[in-house]
Amino acid sequence: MVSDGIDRLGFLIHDVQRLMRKRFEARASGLGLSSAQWRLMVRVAKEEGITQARLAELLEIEPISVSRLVDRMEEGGWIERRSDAADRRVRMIFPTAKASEAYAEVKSLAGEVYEVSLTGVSPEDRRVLIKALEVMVENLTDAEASCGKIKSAEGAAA
Amino acid sequence: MVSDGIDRLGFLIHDVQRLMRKRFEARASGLGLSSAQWRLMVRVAKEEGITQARLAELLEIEPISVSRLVDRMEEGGWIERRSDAADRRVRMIFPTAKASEAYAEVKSLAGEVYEVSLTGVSPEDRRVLIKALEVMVENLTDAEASCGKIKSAEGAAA
DNA sequence: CTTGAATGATAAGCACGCTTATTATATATA
DNA sequence: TATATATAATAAGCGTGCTTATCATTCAAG
Repeated sequence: MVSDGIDRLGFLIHDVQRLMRKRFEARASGLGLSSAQWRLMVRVAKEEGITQARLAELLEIEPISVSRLVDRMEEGGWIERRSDAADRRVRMIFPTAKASEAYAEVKSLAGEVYEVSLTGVSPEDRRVLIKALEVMVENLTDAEASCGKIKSAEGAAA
Repeated sequence: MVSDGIDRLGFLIHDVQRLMRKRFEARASGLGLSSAQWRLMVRVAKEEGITQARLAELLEIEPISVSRLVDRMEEGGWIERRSDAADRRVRMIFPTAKASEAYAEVKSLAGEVYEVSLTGVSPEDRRVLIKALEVMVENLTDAEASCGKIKSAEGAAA
């Protein structure tokens, strides 16, 4: 019970997430891009003109958080807000040329962080790790839904 | 390269951490204890009278972050600051009776979150998961050390 | 058409991390 | 002893998440 390490699962996940973010940001700091901004940029690259509300759904953060993240990314010259002629409430988000140019570089940078962190983990164990993490996301998403606010239930098609 | 899921490792870790923290805090909110506060409380329970500087080392956060976390935990009645007669710079941290009473309950609450998240993951795969996470923490800690500030290099004996 | 609910975005203020800088105290050295 | 450095804690201000509340706009009902 104590020796199996499960009781440290939360601490381990927390530490890995913190260290990966830290390392990513140390490498990407030259570009001025945080990991939160990178996550958003990936979505915008996949779907140019996406709305902030949709980004909030996909990133599973609150619309207000998207709003402020987009503020800083607009200031940083990564994305551009455009109004939607059909619905004047909506702001559509587009990547700038700067973002498109940096995309491949940042992606490979993220890949490097993954490789460093997985050094010494066999391909077999990597598959188990990824699968376990996927199951955990599902379990925790279900648990959340069954205990209150039943959200859209979709939007998890990363 | 795309199908192995490694390229989503960062997103997965991020999501799992976020969902676990969210779920834990939903359960612990009745107590008014956040996950950051819980992490600190575990350390204080293990070593009563621990200094803030030592907490910063163990939690791997900055001393100023400990200072403000401790501020809020003192307000919440979880811990108590006492001066060290031998070194007047130092504030020693002690759990309150309230903290000691809640400890077992919160610990089992954390355990529940782990069980929910690991539903459907075999004991074998759980071991692989934990081991992989431990290796990742090591790899990322080494990487950090070899790329700049070589910290104390110990203090990771959770 | 008009009222009312839902939706997209934002504001205000908080928690918890950070960097950088300051204060008080302790310790090492000239 | 006097000065310099190191250490413990804190302050100020920022990034990224949150909750709760507000504004503008759209859509649905009457």
